[in-house]
Amino acid sequence: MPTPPKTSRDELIEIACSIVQARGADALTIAAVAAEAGIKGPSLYKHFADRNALLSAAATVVIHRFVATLRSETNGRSPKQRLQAMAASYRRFAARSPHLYQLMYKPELAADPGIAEASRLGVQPLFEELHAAGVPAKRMLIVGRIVVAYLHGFVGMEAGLAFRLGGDVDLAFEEGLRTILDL
Amino acid sequence: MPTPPKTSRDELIEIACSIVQARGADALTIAAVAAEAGIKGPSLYKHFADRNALLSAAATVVIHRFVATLRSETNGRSPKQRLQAMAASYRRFAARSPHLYQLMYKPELAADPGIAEASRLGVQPLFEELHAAGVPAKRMLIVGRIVVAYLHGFVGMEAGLAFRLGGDVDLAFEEGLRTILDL
DNA sequence: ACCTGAACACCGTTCAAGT
DNA sequence: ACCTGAACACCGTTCAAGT
Repeated sequence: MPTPPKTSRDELIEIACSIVQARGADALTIAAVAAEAGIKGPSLYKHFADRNALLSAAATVVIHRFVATLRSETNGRSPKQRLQAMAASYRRFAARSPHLYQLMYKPELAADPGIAEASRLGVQPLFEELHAAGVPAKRMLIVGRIVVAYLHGFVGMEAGLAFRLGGDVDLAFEEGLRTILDL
Repeated sequence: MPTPPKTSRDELIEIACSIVQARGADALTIAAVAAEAGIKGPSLYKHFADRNALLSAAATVVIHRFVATLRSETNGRSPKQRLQAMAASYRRFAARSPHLYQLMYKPELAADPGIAEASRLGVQPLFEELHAAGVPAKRMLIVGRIVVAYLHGFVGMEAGLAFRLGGDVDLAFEEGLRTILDL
């Protein structure tokens, strides 16, 4: 005798995202997610294989939204201005939603095919802007990696409470970016 | 009636380091550490306030060893060669001991005073080499931040299984570093 | 087809009791 | 002074049973 579903896979993912955003991945417990969906813990396993599968699904959604935000905020007259706007958007997202940012880069989730696919897709906007800025195809991978490393490292240091020796952190960000984009 | 101690604070820290190195911070359970020290879980609380205190103590030790490794491997004829050697040493440490590297930058440990102090001390070698390479004092903080962000970001991307689109990752690392050091 | 209660092994942590 | 056993609340996960 079928019983009507009290929740859905999508709703559970949405709940997972909101918990991670508000309180971090460690706060995402099966019981907490289930409670917010109006079900009991064990029922969640009808929708996801385990906690990690739910976390991966949430991370995949977050990556797509992050990339959409990046795209929508990449504005500017010149290619370089657009790249700077994209970098600022990247840093802003990490500053506003540090837990969501960390979720996307969780090492134990990197093997998930959905995340790998989303990541591959997510680099495209950067490649397009670098192309518009005159970076030749054969140098794209190298330059892209350098830019991504710099952005990821900078926001990572900020999230980890490094950079607390005073001084103008914004200025350092801008100057480092400018140097790298002069490649 | 005093009983002779079966272990010591230092031994527990050492055990914690070896567990994290081999299996990551998640594998560091109170029971696992205690078992390896020949005591029971609850006894560990005579030496550390809680799991986080043990983790912080281990991270502090790791930072000091990391910086010592960096210093010992910073060799080269010219200042720029020495900086490149230091960067290579940084990347090598993270590649060989990814779990220890991640431990040093765990966000929830950043507030620990021992870690903050060790980090402040740990940046000194970089500052010295940048000074030798001609970076003026007023630009030291900016340049240092850019270099650290780049190094941290690059090894972070490598640890997170990013950079799997093929191509020469070593070359990208070298080229990015060269660009930044031309500041 | 989906949900639940009960159960299991495993966490971190506390505390009274042992020596 | 340090260690232990027992206990607690809380994890993720499994499974037989309910509808």
